[in-house]
Amino acid sequence: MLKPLDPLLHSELRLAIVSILIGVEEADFVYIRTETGATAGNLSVQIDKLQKAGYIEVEKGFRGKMPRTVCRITHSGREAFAQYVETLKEYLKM
Amino acid sequence: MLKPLDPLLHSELRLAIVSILIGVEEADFVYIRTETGATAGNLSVQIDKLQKAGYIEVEKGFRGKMPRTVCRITHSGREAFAQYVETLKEYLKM
DNA sequence: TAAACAAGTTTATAAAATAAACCAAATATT
DNA sequence: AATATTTGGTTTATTTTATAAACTTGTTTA
Repeated sequence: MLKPLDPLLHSELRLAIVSILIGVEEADFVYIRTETGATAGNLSVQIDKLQKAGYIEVEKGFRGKMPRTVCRITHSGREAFAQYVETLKEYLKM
Repeated sequence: MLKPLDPLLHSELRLAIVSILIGVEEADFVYIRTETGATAGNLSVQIDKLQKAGYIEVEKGFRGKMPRTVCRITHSGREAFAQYVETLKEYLKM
């Protein structure tokens, strides 16, 4: 019997966000937006969900005078991602 | 920029169905149901979607006197699955 | 100084997933 | 022999989720 997939990660945009953050020290809203091609609204919502789940850390500050939202993956997020990949491998027969 | 994931396959239950069918000649409704743990209603709906997309073939007949729904993956379904796996690998950094 | 732009957030809408209710036929129960 | 239960589903309703549209706040630029 296949294990359930973490619903928080099994979402195209949220998975893309985490996937980006896994590879870098940190990334800001604008960068993630251009990398994913998401609308600002959708991205804002999904970042919120990941943060509330404790998968990412979000720091809202300013770069000069413009607002800047920086995201980082957390330890818990990294673990959840690793677990998600393991589970998914069974679905993908890998 | 990450490619979009086939929304038909990027669904836990539909992915599970296709994953099962990839490995076997054919499988019936009851088997898929016990393997996935899905409710009959949900399974019925998702099988329908996969069939309408041409990813699977569905044959409704009888085994003895009881109805029996047999599913098989199609060539197109196999291709879509392979493509989905390739795309997903980029998200999973593999 | 008003128009356009940047970086988001909030709210509304569309689409999905899921569950609940239902159906028809078969088998088991009293 | 009637009735209850189970099997194998489908249909419809509800909930959840994803997405987009509209709005906000402050900033440049014309």
